[in-house]
Amino acid sequence: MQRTEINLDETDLAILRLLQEDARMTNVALAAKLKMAPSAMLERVRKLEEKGVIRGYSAVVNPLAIDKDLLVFIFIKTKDSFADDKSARALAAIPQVMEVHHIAGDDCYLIKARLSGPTELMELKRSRFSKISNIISMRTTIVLETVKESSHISID
Amino acid sequence: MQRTEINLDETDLAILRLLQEDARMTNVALAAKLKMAPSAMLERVRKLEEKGVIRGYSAVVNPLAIDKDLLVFIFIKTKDSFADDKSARALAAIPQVMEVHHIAGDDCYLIKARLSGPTELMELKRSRFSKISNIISMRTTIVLETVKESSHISID
DNA sequence: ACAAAAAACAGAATATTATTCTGAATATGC
DNA sequence: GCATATTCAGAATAATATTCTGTTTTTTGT
Repeated sequence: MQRTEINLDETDLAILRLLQEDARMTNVALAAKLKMAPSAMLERVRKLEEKGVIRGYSAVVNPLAIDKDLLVFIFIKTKDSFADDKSARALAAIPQVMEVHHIAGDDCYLIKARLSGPTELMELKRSRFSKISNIISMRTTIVLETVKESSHISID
Repeated sequence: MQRTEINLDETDLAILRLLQEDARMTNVALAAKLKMAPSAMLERVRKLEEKGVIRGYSAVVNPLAIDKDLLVFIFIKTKDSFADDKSARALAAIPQVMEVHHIAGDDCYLIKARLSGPTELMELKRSRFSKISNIISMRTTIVLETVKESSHISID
């Protein structure tokens, strides 16, 4: 199966940069910035969406405003190397879990979760993590302060 | 200094949920979903922005489409416990660095970076990290596969 | 290099949406 | 309970999104 060819030019990259900065920028504003007609811009943006270059658009919410004070990273060592897809999916299904990465090293996962506080963390461990069978060990790291947190990818 | 009171009702939370899902949803669609007039909705969204509950809006870009294949987490141990704000800011200033967290443990930072490949990682280490004086040790963890990666905060 | 095909684009027309304003309804403070 | 502030809806208008058409530019095959 041949994936649809993705070839982005400078204009596309500029669009991505601008929409990463402000996804709610109007199409005309976007077109004006790049000196194009709105109709042409719309066509490009749609293609970027169709090709899956743009996955979606998201509001960035201040976690403190909704009482999600606690950010944690959890390292999980598992028994099986590849047969643990179920575990990974089980972790990914937890709403408070924002990221699940399979990392290099002996069958490790790194997960990032945002919670209201230590109580919710303990509840989560009891109700969800305990059900995953092939976990060998788990190390929880608590974030004291976030200096930078951006979902923007640097686009050269 | 007293921070402006933030009190969000169920409607606000619903708005946040919807805008996290699709930040480019039109104001009328948003209003329709929550059975409100567009003008009232606009007023609420603006207040959420003013109060800093909504930090902004961002397009979610597929990293593979722009040749950012390598995701890494780097643990950094530093000498000083608090005097290393400069280091943290130096790290945060690197475009490829998406997150910088001060984590619990002996003066540790956890940073997340997205890069084109191992070559860029080495270049970064040589050109940027080497200039930070109070680094004691550094451990780089490479992500093999990302099962879940979302910037959405679960809103109860 | 050349013609054919495809893609990208601009301009105009129309549909839809954003925004503002005003007054009513609702909640809040004292 | 009254005054004040907040939230909201409806209507009018400004701005934007979207579609369509034809042109220009780029790509492709030979």
